[in-house]
Amino acid sequence: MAANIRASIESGGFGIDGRLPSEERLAEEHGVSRGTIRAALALLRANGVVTSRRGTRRVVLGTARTQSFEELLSFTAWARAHGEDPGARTLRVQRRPASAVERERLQLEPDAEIVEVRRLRLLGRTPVMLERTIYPARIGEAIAGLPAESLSHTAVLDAAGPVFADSEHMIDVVAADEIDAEALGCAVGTGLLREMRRTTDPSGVPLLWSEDRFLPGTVSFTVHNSATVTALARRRAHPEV
Amino acid sequence: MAANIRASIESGGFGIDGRLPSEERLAEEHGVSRGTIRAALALLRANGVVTSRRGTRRVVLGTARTQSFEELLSFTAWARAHGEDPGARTLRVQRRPASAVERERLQLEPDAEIVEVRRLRLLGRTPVMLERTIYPARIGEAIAGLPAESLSHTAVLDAAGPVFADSEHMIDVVAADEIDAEALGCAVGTGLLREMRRTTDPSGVPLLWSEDRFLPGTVSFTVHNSATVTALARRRAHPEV
DNA sequence: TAGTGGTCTAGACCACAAC
DNA sequence: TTGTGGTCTAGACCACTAC
Repeated sequence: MAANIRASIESGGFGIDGRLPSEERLAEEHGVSRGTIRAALALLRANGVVTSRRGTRRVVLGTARTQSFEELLSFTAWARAHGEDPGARTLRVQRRPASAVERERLQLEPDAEIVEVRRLRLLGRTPVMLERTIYPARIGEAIAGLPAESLSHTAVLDAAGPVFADSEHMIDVVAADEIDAEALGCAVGTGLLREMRRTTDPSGVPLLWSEDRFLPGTVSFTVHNSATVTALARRRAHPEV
Repeated sequence: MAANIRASIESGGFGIDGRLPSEERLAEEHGVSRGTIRAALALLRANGVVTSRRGTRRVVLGTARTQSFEELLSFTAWARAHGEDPGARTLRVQRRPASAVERERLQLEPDAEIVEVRRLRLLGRTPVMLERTIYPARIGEAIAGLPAESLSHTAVLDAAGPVFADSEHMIDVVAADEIDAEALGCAVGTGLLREMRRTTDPSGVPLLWSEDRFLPGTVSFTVHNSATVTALARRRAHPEV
């Protein structure tokens, strides 16, 4: 099975900069066809783990630097996966008619309602990010009744039914407004790292739209890309590397 | 051929939110095997153009939002592709021994030399970004002799031989230092959007390491990702969307 | 139950890199 | 020239969705 092959290659001691065996050889060793090996290698290449080039063996670039889809959706899941202690303080939950901009972001009809949630996110006791999320009312209902200290809204939604399939992220810098400044404890005008994203289900219907504003120096994003394919990861920022 | 199939689907009038024909049907229509169709669809899925889910037809998510590898490497290529007028002013070109950090970034031996280039990048007459790039001396030599107004160093390198295969990007916010402030015409401490990247050749050898600092509001990065794969794009920032 | 995409097989030929 | 990954074929069975 392709997934097993993938794992065996990923943890297999080929080392960084090492050359992998040929596809034919891998197929023999694992008792599968070359097509199966190629499916596994395609995933490794997409995640920046190995190179590929006609005429030469594949080379190991490094271990997987990307994160699961779940980790990119959920601050809680991401923090836990990295040994951090995620926290959340709900500042606002509101059900109301969608504005024109919001309707566009969620592809809603003119009279549609949304649920808006504003939460301060922490690592340990340190404020890190202010999150503003809007859901179509139908989706957001599962969220509206949660206690203010509850952590992963993503997990709640996941259990409620919706299937998260694709996300589109936009990353830039924005000056902190008064709301940001008060919640995050920074000065108005401080440059914050902003990530906006729309997440859709398998048929392309938006499930949520979120704008996260991170204090400088708390988080960075990494992306691997090649001529054919790329991948995204979110990381804690380190002093300098 | 898979590439043709891809193009025909991409420009084929299935519309946004439209369902694609089944793989078998597409194979018939184009006179190829299902495997070929799947190869083409895999690329479209990787770039966020279509969804895929077992049991249901594929759905069109939108037109390609990603850019070519070239556009992600070259500010000049990117700006031109978007109808902008790219400019550059070289502030510094220096050949010197690599520091410890620089050796790590380029995976160099202890006594290695580098070429460092610092350039102000413009769109029209407006300063947008300060770029600090280091190359292994062997690579950087092609750059060192160029006139200060020359635009695309990437194009020069490309013509000189090296093959750019993979890039690893890191995106965060950093406070402008005195050099940034003077070059970009902003205050010291202004939050700048920072992109650092290492670009390697097909065998994993680093060809360059670059740190770009963008004025706020000038550029943003977008990434599409799904459970299996993601993609990166750089865009001019628009007032609000 | 019928239709769909996901996985897999066992071949074939080609384009390119390295020797 | 040899070995490699890239592309393609013509099947097969399975897991899942929608009816």
